[in-house]
Amino acid sequence: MANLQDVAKAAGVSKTTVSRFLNGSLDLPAKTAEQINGAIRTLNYKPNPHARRLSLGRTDTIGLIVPDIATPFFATLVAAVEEEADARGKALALHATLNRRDREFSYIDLVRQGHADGLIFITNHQGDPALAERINGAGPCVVVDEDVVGAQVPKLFCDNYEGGRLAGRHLAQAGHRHVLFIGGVDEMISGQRRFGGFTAGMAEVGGPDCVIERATGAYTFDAGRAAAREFVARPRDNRPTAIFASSDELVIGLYEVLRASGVSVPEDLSVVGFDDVGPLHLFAPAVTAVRQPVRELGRRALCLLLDPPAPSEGTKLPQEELLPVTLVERASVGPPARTAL
Amino acid sequence: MANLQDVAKAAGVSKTTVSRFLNGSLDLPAKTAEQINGAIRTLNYKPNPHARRLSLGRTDTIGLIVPDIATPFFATLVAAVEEEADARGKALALHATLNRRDREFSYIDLVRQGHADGLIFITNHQGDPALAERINGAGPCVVVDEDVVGAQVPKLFCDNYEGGRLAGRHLAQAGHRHVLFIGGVDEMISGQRRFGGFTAGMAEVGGPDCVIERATGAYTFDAGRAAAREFVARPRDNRPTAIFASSDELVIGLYEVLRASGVSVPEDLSVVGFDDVGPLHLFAPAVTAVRQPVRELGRRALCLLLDPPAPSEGTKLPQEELLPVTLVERASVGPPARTAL
DNA sequence: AGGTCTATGTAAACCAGTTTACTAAACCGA
DNA sequence: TCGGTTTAGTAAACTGGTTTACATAGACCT
Repeated sequence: MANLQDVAKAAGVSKTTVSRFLNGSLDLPAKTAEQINGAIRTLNYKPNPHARRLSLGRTDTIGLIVPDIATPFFATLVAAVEEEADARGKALALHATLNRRDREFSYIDLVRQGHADGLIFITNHQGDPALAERINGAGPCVVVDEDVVGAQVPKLFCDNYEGGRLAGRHLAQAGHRHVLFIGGVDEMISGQRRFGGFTAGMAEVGGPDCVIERATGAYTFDAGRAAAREFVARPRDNRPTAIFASSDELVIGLYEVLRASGVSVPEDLSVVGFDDVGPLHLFAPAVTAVRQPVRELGRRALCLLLDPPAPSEGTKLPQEELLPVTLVERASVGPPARTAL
Repeated sequence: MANLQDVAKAAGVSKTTVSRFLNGSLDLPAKTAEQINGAIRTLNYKPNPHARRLSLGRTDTIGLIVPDIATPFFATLVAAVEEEADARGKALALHATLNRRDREFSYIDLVRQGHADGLIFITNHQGDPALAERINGAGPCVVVDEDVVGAQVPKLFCDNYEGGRLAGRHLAQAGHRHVLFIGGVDEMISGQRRFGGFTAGMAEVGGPDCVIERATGAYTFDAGRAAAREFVARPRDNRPTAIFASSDELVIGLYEVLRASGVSVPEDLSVVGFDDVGPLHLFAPAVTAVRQPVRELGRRALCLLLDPPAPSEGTKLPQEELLPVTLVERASVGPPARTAL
């Protein structure tokens, strides 16, 4: 591979001249410029990125830390970040934590160790002061999708409260007064907010006497299955008439067990989902769900990282940004079943 | 950040000593070793990766080029590659081509430009001599999932022919003799092989008189929808009784339109899918499909790249490796419908 | 006593850029 | 023709590691 020196020699100038010319810190007469450009073309010169990074002290790489890449939600998010990164000439270093705290911790050091200029950090964990502290010492970072309480960095979420509220109002409007909320480990802010919005939405439409049960659990297939099995095991006259499953995975696990148990949706039970990234419209029946703007979440995350909002006076960090959600009505919600009391 | 020089000073030795000690090219007495380790700890020294890469002339990064990250198939593949890369201490530079030829071309240069040590290249395109040539000049590379004819590099596919054969035998065993194959642009080897295996499998079980139609098209939702609309538009007495849709996306597009058109599966029409990465078991009805070993594909791809098989005599490049597929039987295949002739 | 071997290290070159500080020559006005 | 300002560059230091080739001290041998 040709290097700067070779180009300089071929063009009959010094390597400083070539470097400064290429970086725009030196204007050259047309003749010299053409000599340099010619040399670059004939030698097929490409700057060595590592020499460049060593010299400049930056990496033009951003680290993207997600719990898992294979789930539709994160896959879509990663795709959106990659697209935006590519458009801005940044490379992407992708890392999956598989929700293991030790991996989260070690990947946070990516910036300090010089592997990346900034971090987009996504966790599925409950909050943890040690994690927040680590993030605060990590260098440029944004926290996306799930809050890390105490992290003093820009944060970007979808409007979980409003999403819960939309689901609550929708179920209450369909006549439900006894419902089950699945998901959201207590310490996960997204779950708290979805649940908070959900109870608020139910109350707005259904009045104060609604009964809202809650099955906490992570956003996993298994938690969905477990909640469904618990539901199925209950006596028919004491079941909720609708379930709000607060992630795609929960819906899928739930659907699996409901189908296997012969519970028909929406005749026996109404279901509302959350995320709406997977092909929920093809399930039987098509799932009514709150849709997260996942691609926008990814795009915006990179913007927040690269062009951090100026901390104007009056606003104090962490600045939190909420992206709007929408309710997509399909076929999994109907009026409450009459229980054979 | 502390650098080697700082560590050396703190330990009272030269930076050569520290470097060689850390890289194992110098044995030191316990006392000196402890001084160095102590200095590293107290200074929290981390080697600068760019200096390291510049000096060593390698990047410890591998480039992963996929058509799209957000689809379940590629997302799962990416996750598997990332996992294996992490286990081997390699970083991953992820790039999506969106099936655009110019992007494919420019990302192939990643190695030559020094951004990566090797490439895992995946395209959804039909073959193209120019692409093959570019790959041949690209440096270490493996081609995965879809063939690029003429590329002289290790190749890794799932056993598309056997997958098609399994689907063909299965449908023929269910009694079908007039079937439709969807997918596979002519120039895509995977489609050719799936189709070849499919016709062979049908013939093995159903004899030589089977009628096999083919709707070519890319592996997209839209191609699935288009094929389904064509199917629905045909007179009932001249329709195939089963469809083999050769990707998840095709199945999804197909199902969408079939459902909207009131065609019931498997009563009116049997369906077999391919890939089986998405939650096909929750569709209505659950889709019988040929399952690709996607994670294994990703893992193995990285192995082939980092530990290329020694070209033993007699075997000539490109060495092609096939991973086995399985048929997952669910509810979308039944006996052929009696057409109201 | 002199030679050799081993253990313990080191100086300096090298990777390929960027950047600071500087200069030689040309040009321009008075 | 002197002084000042552009123009068109450049030498050398710097980023932080790795590596080659060499040095020194002490032990051991004869």
